[in-house]
Amino acid sequence: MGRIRNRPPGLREVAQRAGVSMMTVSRALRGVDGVSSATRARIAALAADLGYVPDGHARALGAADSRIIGISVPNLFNDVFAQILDGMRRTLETAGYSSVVDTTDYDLSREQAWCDRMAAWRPAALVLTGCAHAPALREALRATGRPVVELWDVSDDPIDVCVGLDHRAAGAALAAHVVALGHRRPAFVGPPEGVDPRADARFAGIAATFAAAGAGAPGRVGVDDQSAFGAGARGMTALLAQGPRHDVVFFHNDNTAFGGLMTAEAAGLRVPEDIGIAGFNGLDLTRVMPRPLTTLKTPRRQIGLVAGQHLLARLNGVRPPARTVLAGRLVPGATVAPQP
Amino acid sequence: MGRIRNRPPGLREVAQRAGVSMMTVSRALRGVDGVSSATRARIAALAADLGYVPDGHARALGAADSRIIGISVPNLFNDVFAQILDGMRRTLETAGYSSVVDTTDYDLSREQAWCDRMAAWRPAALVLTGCAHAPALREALRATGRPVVELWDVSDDPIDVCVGLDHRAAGAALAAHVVALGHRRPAFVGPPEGVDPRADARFAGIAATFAAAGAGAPGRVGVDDQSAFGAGARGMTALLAQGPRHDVVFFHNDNTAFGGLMTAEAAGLRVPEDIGIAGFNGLDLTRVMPRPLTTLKTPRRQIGLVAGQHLLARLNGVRPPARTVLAGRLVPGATVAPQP
DNA sequence: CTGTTAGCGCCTTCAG
DNA sequence: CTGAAGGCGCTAACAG
Repeated sequence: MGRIRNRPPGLREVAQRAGVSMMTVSRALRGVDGVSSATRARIAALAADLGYVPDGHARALGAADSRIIGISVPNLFNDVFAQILDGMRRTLETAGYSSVVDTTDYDLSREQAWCDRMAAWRPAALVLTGCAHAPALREALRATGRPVVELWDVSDDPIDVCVGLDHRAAGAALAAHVVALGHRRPAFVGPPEGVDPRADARFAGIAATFAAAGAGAPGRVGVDDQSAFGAGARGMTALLAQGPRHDVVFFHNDNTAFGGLMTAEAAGLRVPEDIGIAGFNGLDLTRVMPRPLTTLKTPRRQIGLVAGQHLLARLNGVRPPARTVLAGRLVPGATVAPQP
Repeated sequence: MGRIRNRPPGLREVAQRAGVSMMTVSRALRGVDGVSSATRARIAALAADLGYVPDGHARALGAADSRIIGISVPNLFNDVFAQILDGMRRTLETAGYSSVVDTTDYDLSREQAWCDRMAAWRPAALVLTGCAHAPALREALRATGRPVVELWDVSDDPIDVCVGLDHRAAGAALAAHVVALGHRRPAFVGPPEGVDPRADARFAGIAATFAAAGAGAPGRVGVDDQSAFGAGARGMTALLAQGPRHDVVFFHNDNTAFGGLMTAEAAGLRVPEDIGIAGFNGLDLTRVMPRPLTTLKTPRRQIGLVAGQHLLARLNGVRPPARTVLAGRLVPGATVAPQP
């Protein structure tokens, strides 16, 4: 009692008390075979009540394999990435991996800088958001041959493995619903072009669908703050200033759509009669709104789960499919109605 | 060109090419003095174009000091912790620390289990949410003498250092505003008692304030899902089923308050005329609502910043105040109005 | 200002 | 089934 900042017990201490070599303890505790079950049990008990915790750094050095996984997402101010992370992290944690998370704020150079710093931990794998990265980073990661999972978006030529949504198709599916309701004068509020490739892909899907219906391209309004409700409000204000040019507004996510909806109503417009509003993601918020938001529900949790499983498989030498596309689900809601 | 998965260059390689000893390189790169600025520059340039990245694990072993910080929060499904984290993480990252984040879902035994696993990384410091922890964990952490920051809540007897809000006082301040408007029949919707100590503290502050005004204790409705809008909706539904017993409902956060507000209005009640609604946190959402929510804005970002700075100071041997209380700010909003 | 020596705690490899 | 030797990449502590 009263150990005064003794360093934590190591393999050596456990070995001495057990009267065996360090190697036997190491093998016993790792579950490697080559230890009689009697000694194994004795050692396990001893280790437990000594409070032995293997040193991850020493292990990483010795085994050249670190049990650290680096995960990079744009931000956490939106349930989207929080939910993806949640689904994945539990899987990895259970398997004994710790994750170091970073947020890039949609800045590819920050993503790259982080990966460089991350290299210090010799991570077992890296998880990145999206399939667009600094070219140098792509090459470097591919060259290492380590597992890399790209999340949320998919591509035909992933660095290693990707799990996500086809955002262009999702945008198109949502737009098809709106087109079928008779709308032909769309607008789009989201991040400026070039900032968020997923938003751009959805925009492209929406535009193509309207074009196919003989309508013009959606007017696009760029707003800065990705996550904020206020950004949606500002976007709608900008649109309203243009006069009644549009009959439906697509927002790049539900939060901004909500902000836009509130602003439209505050300006005296009726939704969906005077103007339709569509969001994206199908967050919980959209269901408690007085009129449920017209949106497309994304399989965020499932993406996280599948990504976690594929990553584990990959770490265990099994090669998962290079490209896994999960489907979104249209939520018709009540903020876009048939045009008279 | 075409290096085939060569292991990354180490101190040795840099040293050989520079024609100096490993120690000189080590010192040069760490900015420790005892190296002429000429050699230092030469080494720095060489290291840079070799793409040398020091191995964090080896450093941790050699220096007995890991540059990893463990951070535990209840969840990320709510801007609250995401914003606190954001404020803190940048500070730490800039100083060269990597953070390993965990979510506990308000389960103290999970928090403890995570800390145990975390011990494998010999973290330089630990950051926990709140001041309530498994007793064994408290003792263990105190015994190590390592920096520990408790966030979001404060206590008179922190493990080491705490930075947060006085939740009881915050609840009382919000309630005082509501009492001043003439309300005397409050209800409270939040997690069941015992789940979230901060929610309990706010409830206590609200109850005490109403008691001082001669009113009875608020009826309390427990809802399970901490973050969801739907939880607030269910809470309000439960209250409505009790009949018109209350003239104001306090929700434990803005998200649930929003869900409750929508439900009340859907049930034909006018807010604030028929019933008042108060939230907590002052998230962005509350400002775009048709009537801004009556709430109390919490200094989340500031908590993160200050916590990060105090933590860095502590790591550098400076001892910050053991208890830093940051103030919230009442946002009167428009969902609680004077009683006639 | 620079180099040498001796580990940090564990794992891989090779002997018994 | 068990043990001994050597090294992972780096940094303290001590020489010069």
